[in-house]
Amino acid sequence: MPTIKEVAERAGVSVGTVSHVITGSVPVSEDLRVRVQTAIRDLDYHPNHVARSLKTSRTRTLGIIVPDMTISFFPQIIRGAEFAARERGYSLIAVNSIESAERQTELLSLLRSQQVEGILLVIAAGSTTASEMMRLIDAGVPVVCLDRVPEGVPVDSVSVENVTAGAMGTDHLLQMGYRRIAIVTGPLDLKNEQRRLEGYQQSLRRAGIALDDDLVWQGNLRTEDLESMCRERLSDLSRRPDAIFCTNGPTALGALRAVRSCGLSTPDDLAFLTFDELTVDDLFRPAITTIVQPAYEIGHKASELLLERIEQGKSRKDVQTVRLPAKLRVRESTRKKPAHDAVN
Amino acid sequence: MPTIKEVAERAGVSVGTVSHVITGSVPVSEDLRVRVQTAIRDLDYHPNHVARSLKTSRTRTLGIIVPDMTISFFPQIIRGAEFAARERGYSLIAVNSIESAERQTELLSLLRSQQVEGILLVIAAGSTTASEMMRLIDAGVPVVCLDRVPEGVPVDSVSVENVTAGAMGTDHLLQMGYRRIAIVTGPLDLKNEQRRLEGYQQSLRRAGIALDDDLVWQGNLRTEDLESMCRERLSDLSRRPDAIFCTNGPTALGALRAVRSCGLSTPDDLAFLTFDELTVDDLFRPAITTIVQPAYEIGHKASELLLERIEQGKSRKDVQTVRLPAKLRVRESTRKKPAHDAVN
DNA sequence: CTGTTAGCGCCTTCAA
DNA sequence: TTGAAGGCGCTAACAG
Repeated sequence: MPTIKEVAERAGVSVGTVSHVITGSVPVSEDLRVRVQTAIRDLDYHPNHVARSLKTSRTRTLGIIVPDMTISFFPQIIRGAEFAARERGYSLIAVNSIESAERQTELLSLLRSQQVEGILLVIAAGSTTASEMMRLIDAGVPVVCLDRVPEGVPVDSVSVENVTAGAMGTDHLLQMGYRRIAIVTGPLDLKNEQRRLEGYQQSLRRAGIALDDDLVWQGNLRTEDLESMCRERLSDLSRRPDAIFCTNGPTALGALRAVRSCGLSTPDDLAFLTFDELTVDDLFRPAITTIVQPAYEIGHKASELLLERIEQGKSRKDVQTVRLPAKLRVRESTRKKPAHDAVN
Repeated sequence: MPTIKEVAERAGVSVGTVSHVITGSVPVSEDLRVRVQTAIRDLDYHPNHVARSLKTSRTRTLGIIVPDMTISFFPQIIRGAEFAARERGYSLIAVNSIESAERQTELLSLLRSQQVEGILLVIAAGSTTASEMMRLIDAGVPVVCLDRVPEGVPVDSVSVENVTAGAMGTDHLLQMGYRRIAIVTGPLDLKNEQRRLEGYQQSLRRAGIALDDDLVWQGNLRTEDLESMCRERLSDLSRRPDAIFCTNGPTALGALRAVRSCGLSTPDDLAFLTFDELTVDDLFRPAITTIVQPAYEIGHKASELLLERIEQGKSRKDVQTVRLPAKLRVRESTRKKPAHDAVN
């Protein structure tokens, strides 16, 4: 790889002049500029960002940690974040924590070592993040949490309006005539899951329906576990719900498999509603009514927030909390409950 | 951020000693090592990779460019590549070219500026890559192409066994009793698509079936375009195929929509087979028989190849070409053709 | 407008 | 086993 010095020699100027034409910070005469640019092209010269960063102590790089980019929600977030970063001349390093707290700690350290100027973080499910996050913040590393927001840490965050979305889903089911609505959640130490459950409860309360603990099926994020749990629950005929509301994708897949392996189908035997799309396209059956999160926008907005923090320096002390609305995409799985069934 | 100097001061040793305990390259007495490590922890010190890289001219970082990480095939590749890199102490920067040649050029330049030690590249569909790739290779940047392999460039590559996979799919359709098999492809300047078509042709030839140009439906990667093309083709009753074989996911989605909007269904009216999974789970209908590419393995293997190149220096001059086998996942959309239909 | 030069933080001889 | 010092490639004063 050629260096700035070689470019300078070839163009017959000093390194300073080359630097000036590259950064554009200082005016350079037409003549020299052309010579420098020619030399750059001839040599296929690419400025060494590493050296530049060392000098300027600016990398113009952000990091983003997601649990698992093979879950379609996250790539969308990353794309949004990448785009926003790019708009401001930053690049983005994306890494997977595979839902592991240790890995997340490593990655945080790695990103800091790489001198990223800020970090977008979707915290791993099992991680006790509070103290770690405080260390980050105390160290002055700009951080924005996405999707999952940690408890009791004064950090910027962007996520969906979970309570509203939870209520929206439940309202929809009620409106379609369902009354015994089971909610299948992931681990409730994830605040998101809690909030969605809250929305569900609010909606039922508003409708004057008694909350039934028997209809809150708490699980985890492992599809297989959820399937067996739901199968067990569903096999108890007397207590079977008439609708199932899942608070996330992996959970929903488990629940839906359970529904099928119990010989049931949706919407004939029960209605089905979930957060997050389960298929790439709605031509597949059963077509599942879904609460769609604005994933791209979440990433984009988070990136913007982070860049604001970075460029405004440590001046802003207030914590920003952005909540974006979800959308309900109605499909067959929640069609109106037939009247004669409603008598049950 | 504390520097190595501050650590040295706090530990009461010289920076050299601190460096020695960090890198482990030179033995340090128990006593001093402990003092240094304590200081590192107290200060929450993270070695500055930027400075280290400048000195050692090694970043232990790879770059990967994919067209679009929201297409589920690519995150799997990235995960595989990331894992292999991590196994050898490297990290991975993943970026999207959004199928744009210009963007790809920018990203290549960006990655080089960031001093990645090697690049994994899934070339963008429209890009005239040859000369650009040659420049890269001439510059001594280790490169491995994944999935899509450029023509006439001596570069390592890892992809699926396209011809075999194409033949495998066609064989399966033949075996299930289908004879008028249309193949729906993306742009044929993508070698992958060509090869899959080749496999299809081989299979038909082996079966003694005449090739029919009318059954080769060349399209692009835009689902909408494919839908209208297929709709038009399907509406000509007399020439309607009894099976459709799609060579990639976006194409398949278009074709499948067309099938439906023509009032047809699979497998009742025609069989349907495609490269790449269309749904997250096979509980959705129609359940589509799929040729599944070993995406994770492709990424993993490519990463290994690249690291080999990097660590063996420029010594190895041979071009490595790895082809991994695809798997056929049989589902309903290609069930055996009823005998009375076969008379047609 | 152009050239010269001092570091950025770290690693690596080299000498002690 | 430890410390001192040079320099990686670049930018940003500063001097001319």
